[in-house]
This record gives sequence, structure tokens and C-alpha cells, in this order.
Amino acid sequence: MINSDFALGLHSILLLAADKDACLTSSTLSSMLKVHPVRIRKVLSKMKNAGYIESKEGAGGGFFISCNIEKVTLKDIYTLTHDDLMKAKCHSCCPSCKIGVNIEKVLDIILSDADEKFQDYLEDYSLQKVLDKMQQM
Amino acid sequence: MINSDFALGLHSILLLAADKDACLTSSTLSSMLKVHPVRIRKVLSKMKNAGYIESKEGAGGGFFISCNIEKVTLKDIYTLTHDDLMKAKCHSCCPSCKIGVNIEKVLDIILSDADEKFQDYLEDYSLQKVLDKMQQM
DNA sequence: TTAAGTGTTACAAATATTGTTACAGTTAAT
DNA sequence: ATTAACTGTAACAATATTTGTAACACTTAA
Repeated sequence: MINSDFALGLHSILLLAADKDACLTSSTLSSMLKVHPVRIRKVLSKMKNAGYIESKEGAGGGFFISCNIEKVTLKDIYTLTHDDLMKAKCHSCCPSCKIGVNIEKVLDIILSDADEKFQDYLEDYSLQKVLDKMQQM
Repeated sequence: MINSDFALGLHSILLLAADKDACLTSSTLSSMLKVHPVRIRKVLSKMKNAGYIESKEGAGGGFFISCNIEKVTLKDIYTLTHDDLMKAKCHSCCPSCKIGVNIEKVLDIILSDADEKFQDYLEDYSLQKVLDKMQQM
């Protein structure tokens, strides 16, 4: 589900979204977020591929927002960064365990549905809405 | 959020719930779930403290269900086992970053709310309902 | 009295995450 | 055209987290 890439990516894109004309380097973001520049570039490359931001190489380059921040939501960021819900974490059961035969399927269905509710909620929050909410505090 | 303790704990308690008279040892569960007995005892001790199962020490001992499996839900299991949503994972921002001042608070609020929706869904699934759903497959 | 359990702690091993180094490619400025 | 400041990416190192192990006190049934 939510992992640290989500937090990092969201934090970064909010920084870019806060000033549409800003072009921040991974190095600048790095010192703001206390995370290594290479990792920032990795996470931001996903945002770039999704078209939410753009990057400019070379001197004076960096990252800047390139989407409608009223339309891009936390769900979109989640989609880019989330882990599979439990795929790797669900224990396989031996064949002798009758329950185990179906438990993975059933949990997969239930948890996927629950995750959908989670995402539905995230979808209500555009980047703009998050920025607004921060202003109000 | 959901971690492997959830999967492990849930799987274990479903095995116990499937047969009310069964008394399974951590060793038995261990070989079924391919997880070390000590870890199973650790996770099950939480379920025990919550009153969902009981344990019997000594020879012939083990774990057995002790709750109304129509009433205990996936949300209850989640509550016992989940990690904090992002507490440790959210990046603190330096003071110079105006956004960072509030971002943690705002994300905390939004994500807590989203998590609530997730839990609301889990609450619909009693252990009995999960077992029933497995039968139907 | 012994064998088979739980409960719990301290520690080891394995795995996953994050940081680091290195370098090719791009761009702006001189 | 050269240089300095960037991105993009891969391979590897360091760190943190998770999981497994060993040890042992305590409990219970046979």
C-alpha cells in the first residue's frame, strides 16, 4: 500500500505545485526533504512519465509542474507509487490445510475492495485541494 | 497499514475459527504457515490479549478460538496488527520549506480519514463471513 | 518425573530500503 | 568549443527492518 515513495513523491510534487513557475533541482529538493538526490530523481521520473511534471536537463535545469493541479489527485500519486497490497506478504499455506487453498483468493478479493474504498477517498483530494487545506491551517 | 502480521494473524485465527474444538500448537501452525513458531506465538499473544483466542500451556496445550466469530471482524484483526500509517515514513521538511510546516499535519488528517474508509470496509467482514466466502469458492 | 507445550528475551540472519558512486547525455553560459 | 550544472540510470554499499533462532523459565498432562 502506501510506502515512503508515496510520501516523497507527493511532498515533491506539492513543492512544485505550490509555485507553477518554480524549477527545482533534485539537489534542492534533496536538501529540503533530506533524501538523496538520486532517489528523488527516481521517484520524480515516475511522475514525469505520467505527465504530471516535466524535467529539464542541463545547466539551469530541474523539475517543474506540468499538469492541472485541480485534476491530479492523491489517488493518481498513489497509483504511481503504491506497492501491491499483500502479494508478497501473504503466507502460502500447505496443501493439507483446507483453508489455505482459498484463503489467498478470498483475502485478495476483500483487501482489493477495501483498497478501492481507500483510493476512492484519495481521489477526492486534488493537489490544489491539499494546498488549500494547508493554507487554512 | 497492513503488514505481514495481519496476514499471519488472520490466517492463524481463521484456522482456529474453522474448527471451534481444535487446539493447535504454534508448531503445528508453523508447519502449515511456514513461519517460525516463536513468531506465531508473538502474533497470537496479541489475539489472546484481545480475547479472541485462548492458549493452554503445557503438554496437550495450544491455541483455540474463544470469541464469537460472527462478531469479530477483519477490522479487529487489523487494529491489533497494523502499523502506523506513515508516522515513521513521512519526511520531515526543513523550516525554510513553507509547505513542509503543514504538510505532515494535512497528510496525517487525509490519510487517517482514508484509512477509516478502509477499516469501515473491513468491519463488514466477520471471521464467519470470511469462512463462508471461502466455502463458496 | 518427564515430555510437550506457552511466554519472553536477546541475538543472528536474511531481506528490503535507502544512500552512494560513477558515468553518459543534455543544456546554458561564457 | 569548453565548462559547469543539470538529468537518467545502473551497479553497488550501507543501513534499517523483518524474520528466524536459541535459550530458558514456567505450566500441564500423562
